[in-house]
Amino acid sequence: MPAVSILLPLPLPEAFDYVVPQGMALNVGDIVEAPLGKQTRVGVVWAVKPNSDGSNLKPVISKFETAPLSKPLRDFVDFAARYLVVPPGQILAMILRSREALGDGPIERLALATGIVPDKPNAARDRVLALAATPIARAQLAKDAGVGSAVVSGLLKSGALREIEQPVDTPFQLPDPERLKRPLSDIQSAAAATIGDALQKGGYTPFLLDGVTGSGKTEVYLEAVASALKASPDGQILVLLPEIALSQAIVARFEDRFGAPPAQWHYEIGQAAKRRTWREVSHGRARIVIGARSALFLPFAKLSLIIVDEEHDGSFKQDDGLRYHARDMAVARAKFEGATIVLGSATPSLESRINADAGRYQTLILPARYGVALLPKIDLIDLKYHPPEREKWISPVLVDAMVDTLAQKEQVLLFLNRRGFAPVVLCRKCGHRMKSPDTQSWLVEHKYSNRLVCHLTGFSMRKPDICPTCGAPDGLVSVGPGVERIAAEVAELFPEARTEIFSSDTAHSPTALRNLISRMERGETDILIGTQIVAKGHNFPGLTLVGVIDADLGLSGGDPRAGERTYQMLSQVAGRAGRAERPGRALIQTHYPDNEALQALVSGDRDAFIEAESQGRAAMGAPPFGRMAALHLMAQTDDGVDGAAKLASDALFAAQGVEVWGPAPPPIAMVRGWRRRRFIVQADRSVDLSAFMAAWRASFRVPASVRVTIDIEPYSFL
DNA sequence: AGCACGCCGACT
DNA sequence: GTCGGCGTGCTC
Repeated sequence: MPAVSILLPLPLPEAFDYVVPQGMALNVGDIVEAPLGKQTRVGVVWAVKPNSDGSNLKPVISKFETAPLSKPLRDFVDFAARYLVVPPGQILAMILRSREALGDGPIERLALATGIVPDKPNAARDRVLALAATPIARAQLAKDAGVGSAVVSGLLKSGALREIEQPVDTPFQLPDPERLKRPLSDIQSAAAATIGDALQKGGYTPFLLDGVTGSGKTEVYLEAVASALKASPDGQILVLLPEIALSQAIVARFEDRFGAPPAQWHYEIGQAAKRRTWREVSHGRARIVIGARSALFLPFAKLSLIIVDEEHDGSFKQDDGLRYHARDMAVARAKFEGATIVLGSATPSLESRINADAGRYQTLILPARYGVALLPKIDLIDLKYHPPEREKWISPVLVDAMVDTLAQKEQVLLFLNRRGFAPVVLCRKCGHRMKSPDTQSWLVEHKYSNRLVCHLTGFSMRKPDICPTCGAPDGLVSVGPGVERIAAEVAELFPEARTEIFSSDTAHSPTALRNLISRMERGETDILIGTQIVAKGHNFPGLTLVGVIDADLGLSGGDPRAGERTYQMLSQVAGRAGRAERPGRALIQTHYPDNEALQALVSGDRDAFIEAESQGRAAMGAPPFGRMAALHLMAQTDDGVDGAAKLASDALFAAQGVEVWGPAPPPIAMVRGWRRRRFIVQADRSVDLSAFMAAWRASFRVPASVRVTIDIEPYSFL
């Protein structure tokens, strides 16, 4: 009797073998049910072993009549498991997330006119039969025709209507590549045509689409998608976006362009919609899918094009559960699928740039269109020479600029990437700092709610009147600025100005966000004080001055991408100022005016920054010039985590081109009672770092109470 | 991931 | 004397 290896969506080390029961034909990729201990689980046939004995194995229970997982997808699962150093079943679990998509799914019964004329025709019956020319639900039919359900039942009985069964999950409308074409610029057309050629030829072809804001990247995406639709009658297209919440506008543009809404995949669409998308994708019937990073794991029947928009965006890196970078995984998947992939960004990541420079990606550049705002004039304010007053944060130079701008009836944006009033509350008598009980991170004071808040866990408490350590009354002082404190300072300086705070605290709901933005757009706000949420994509026509309160946040620490992130954030924020007809200005307060990222901002020379940043990282062997990985340990007690760290440390072995740092407690040393320790591993590009991490992980055993996770190419160093 | 087995504390 | 806590190990 033949046997099969079945991969189960569980963290098991390998696929398990089962015997194929008489009369069941199984192929690689088939989705089946198999017994595991006392339970039955859904799994996927990973290998067929026709010559195996199999008599000592349990039998497969059943086979689902759904589309099998394609070979490129199975290869991708094996690759991702090996690369991310997780059991393959954990990757499969990502793919089988929508279990209800398997099997037959819900069915609804519809009535349809058969053409048989009833014995006693009348007006009511005629109306019903006319409406039932196309299939329609019985209740709906009676309601629409304005008759009781008895009329419908009668017609069904007489044979004038018949019942048909249809899956509730209706197919997605087919997109029409010829609908609503818009004229493109020559450069846009050329870029789209280059991508179109690659699609026509087929095979893995990666592109980096480097286009500044306003250069019309989306039009190029749309034409590339149109090319993909035309190049292959069954090819599917995946569009990955970083923040789906911000992208309903993009979904609408796809619908306009192709006359059909694309399939969507993200956590907000709900179970039923997910089931429908999963099923339609697996049968190859959903042609265009727009989704967040996890859409990468959808079971496409034939994927011909992947677009990763805003490829530099950090939210593509998932940091809980399975740790993966959706952009990097998308490139890998495109390789296995033999698909074209377009990584698009106004500020491409250094990773992608280096890949492009090395010839691994083909670069397409979209320059700014005529009349579209360029970066405003940017100047630094050296806080050493122009310090604010004591307990104040806005330099006199910035205050003067604000006065001028407000006098012109124009708007000001002050940027500070810190929520709340003050980032630290400490006792001036004993030095005690108010810390979060879970994370030991500082509690941030929020004046409006008069509470101390942990920004990591959401823990909050009333601000105590006396110091909890020494009991000194009035000893607690607020140190450092948050947006609320800047707002207070602005209110003192400009009592007449209409001022608003834009942070996740004030834009807590979509409506609140919408209102805030439209007040700013209509010029009903004079001074907007915002955290990084202002950096994303809003255009305010009356905004001509951007002030950055503290450019130095995030310029230190062990994060190799800190400089790049700061540069990107500041250039995005600065880019909010000014339009073509009204030039804008950005003033950046800093203690480090010589910093290369800041200098590059001032000179407007993006390439100079890239060059300096590349050299710096190359010298350090940091990504993308070297490889990096982290090994995290978590336990409920200090002894537990330190003991595990010792075990891991003792098991370490020397390897050519590999350096290991640690164990050390990360900046957030405790999360909800879990003590954390971390090793950082740096390796030459030539090293198979995944293999090293897997070998290391296999060489020590820790108690089950300790959690060990491996992060390949970590992005977060908290 | 579930689920059972197993060895130590407070209950009818 | 049991019921049940969750630490450890196994599932083809």
